[in-house]
Amino acid sequence: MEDLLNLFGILSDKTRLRILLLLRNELCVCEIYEALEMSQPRVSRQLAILKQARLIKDRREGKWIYYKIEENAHTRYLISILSLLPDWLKDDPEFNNDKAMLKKIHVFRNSPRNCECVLSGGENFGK
Amino acid sequence: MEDLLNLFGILSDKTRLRILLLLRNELCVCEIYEALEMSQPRVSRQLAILKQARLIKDRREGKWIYYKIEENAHTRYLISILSLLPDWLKDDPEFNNDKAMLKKIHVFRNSPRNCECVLSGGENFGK
DNA sequence: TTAACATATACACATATAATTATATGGCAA
DNA sequence: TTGCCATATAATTATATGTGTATATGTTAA
Repeated sequence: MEDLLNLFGILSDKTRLRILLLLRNELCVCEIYEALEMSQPRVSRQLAILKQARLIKDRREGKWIYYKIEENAHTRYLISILSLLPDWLKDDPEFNNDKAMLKKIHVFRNSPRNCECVLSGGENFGK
Repeated sequence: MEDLLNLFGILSDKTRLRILLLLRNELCVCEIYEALEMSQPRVSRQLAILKQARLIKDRREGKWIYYKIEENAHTRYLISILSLLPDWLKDDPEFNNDKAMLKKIHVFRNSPRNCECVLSGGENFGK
């Protein structure tokens, strides 16, 4: 039961929930905080919490660190619940905006591996 | 998304989760706090929170107040998630003990409507 | 109306947790 | 090695939340 309570605690924070909803695809940190329009430390801090809870795993590739949801017995409950949410949130403005932002970031960059922070530049990137 | 975050927050507290797992059947307050072996104010306080969140409703019958999970559009998510839990928790000692305690309470009493606190008496009631 | 019972609420305390700001770490390229 | 970039962490502050103890509310029966 403790695992389950911890999971619900994890999911009860908006920052973490929005991160997890994005992390069904592997993303680097800057993609996450730009899509969510949050500060880097804020996102990093919650990623650390998710990692310590063994819900996500990271992989370094040069300067970038990529995160994604871990798939194992321990994350079975997370994945089950998370799979329900896109339907429940299909009309939620924030959820849809996050997805749209991520898409724009990927379209703007030639490659998903080009991780320079496109939003800080600003001119060519409409919100 | 706010509703969902609130729901996860509700579910992240052990007292509330255990209450909700019992409340799929209508129960009065003393049945709940006896089954969970918790103080009456502790259970009442969490029931008040669940009620304010519009997840449960109460019904007075004489001196007793009965609670159960409300079934409406607003509790759709709660009910979906809650329906997964008996399977996930089927080997959880606390969950199984809560169910067993409730059963003993009902067996001990002639009628579920006889709500005198059977545990405070003690002699005839084995844990 | 008084006593007994079931439940709710207030207060005080302790604890947990999130955000911002500032700084540290670690990798890469010149 | 130096400087830059991506990310992580620490310190501080503010806020939220759960519990126990004590007390209040409301119902019934004598």
